Amino acid sequence: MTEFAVITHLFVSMVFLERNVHSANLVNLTGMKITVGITDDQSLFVKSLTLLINSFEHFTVVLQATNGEQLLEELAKTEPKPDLLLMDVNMPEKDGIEAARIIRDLYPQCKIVALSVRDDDTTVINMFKSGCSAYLLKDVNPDELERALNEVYTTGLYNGDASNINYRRLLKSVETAPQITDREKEFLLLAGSDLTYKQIATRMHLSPRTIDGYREALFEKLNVQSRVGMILEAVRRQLISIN
Amino acid sequence: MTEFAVITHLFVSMVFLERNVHSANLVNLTGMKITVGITDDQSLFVKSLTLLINSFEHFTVVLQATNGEQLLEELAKTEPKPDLLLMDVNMPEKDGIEAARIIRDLYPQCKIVALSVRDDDTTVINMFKSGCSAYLLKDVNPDELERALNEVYTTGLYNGDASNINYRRLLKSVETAPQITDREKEFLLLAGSDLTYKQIATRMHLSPRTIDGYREALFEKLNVQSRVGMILEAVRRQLISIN
DNA sequence: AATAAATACGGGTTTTTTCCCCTTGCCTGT
DNA sequence: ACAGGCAAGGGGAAAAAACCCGTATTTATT
Repeated sequence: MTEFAVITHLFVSMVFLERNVHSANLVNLTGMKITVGITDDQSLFVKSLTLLINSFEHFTVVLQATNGEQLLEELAKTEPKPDLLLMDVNMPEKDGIEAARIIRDLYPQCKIVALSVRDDDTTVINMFKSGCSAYLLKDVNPDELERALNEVYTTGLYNGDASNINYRRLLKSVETAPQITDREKEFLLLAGSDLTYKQIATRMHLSPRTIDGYREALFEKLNVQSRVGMILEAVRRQLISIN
Repeated sequence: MTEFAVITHLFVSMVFLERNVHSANLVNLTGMKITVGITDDQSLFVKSLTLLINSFEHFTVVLQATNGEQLLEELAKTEPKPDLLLMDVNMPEKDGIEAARIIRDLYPQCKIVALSVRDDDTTVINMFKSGCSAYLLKDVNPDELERALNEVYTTGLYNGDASNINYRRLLKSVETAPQITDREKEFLLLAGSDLTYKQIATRMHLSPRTIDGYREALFEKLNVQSRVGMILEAVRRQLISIN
């Protein structure tokens, strides 16, 4: 999916939002339940959410996993494939973004609904780029979750409302957000530890001056003035994680 | 609760663990359900966990909240008080540790079961100090959760098993863990932002030298060599949070 | 073919951090 | 009453981080 397609997608989303178009419930005409897979690193959440979704009129949970890797394994042996995949963004082993990308290519019939604690612009963008159809925050109420699942199944898209993701702000940040490169992420990973830049240079087989270049670029891109600020901002944007 | 009492508590826990004593199910002799309150910052988790716990034979959820402040409000108007309170440790407004302390004093009849993503020694210790009766990780399976709730209700204590908190390691860390003072935490809060020590000194109305003293003390206590390391370790130990 | 962006490197300067060494007073628990 | 922890302050020096000035090559996009 290109950058342009994402923006288009979001524009379409906004139009839906503004016209207040709510598709009629086309589900359950056949009496068949819509099948759902759940992936989250907290197994207790997976299991309790399963009960909640099974309590929805048209839905049944057919797959559970606690990380991206496991999700792909389960997905391979699940037949037929689930209609919807509800997945957490930050998981160990294989995170939501990677997993979504693979699923989009392998099983395009499965619509992906991202579920996250964090209303972080770049993460949302990355999830949409990786092929997810909706992005919900974990503080949605069950009613809205059900509405979202319904709408993603019928229209292939869901926008949330004022209480959820702010697509307008998002769209703005897509245009202005600078990209962080792979090499910069490698650097960030090492910068987010108890090492000096000189030590980082050695580990990356680079000169200290090159490292300083990355630092400078990232200060600019993340809009910070110190290494501590850089690391904290990187953690907030899910570029790295503490551990 | 004194440090000694905590250690004693943990010792008792370990003895229970080692003897593999499982109390007979004394619950439900009267046919009454055990009442449970749930607090977690993710409302979706609260609502789905409610379904799970209501599906347990002897339990019924009578209170829901999404932060410590709200929990206390709800608790004030709930009558009779819930037998058990399942609560997250890290929440906005009022975190699990503060909330637990207040509840222990105001409503000692409510047994507190802490629920957290993080197996962090000092946090576990602090929760026990604040009066919680059990500490479960969020990756417990429903069976173990039910067993834990039963055991806390009947014996006032639960230890988890190998898959959960490692009490042996915990006990060791209680003995060796240095205490971080309030003033040091204040400093950490500011150090965990895009400020220089000089700026922090101004904000805390202290001389830069004094700030340097805090820095030095914390490097020692947290066993790190740099400001970045200090902040990351502080985040890991839940002394501060990124935001 | 040209522009842009990512990658890599160099020298020099200033500011900040880190690391030693130190004193004083105040409060709390034993 | 006194030990120990805490708050507050300090000098001097070395190391690291941050901020300037640049250059060159490759790769992708237009």
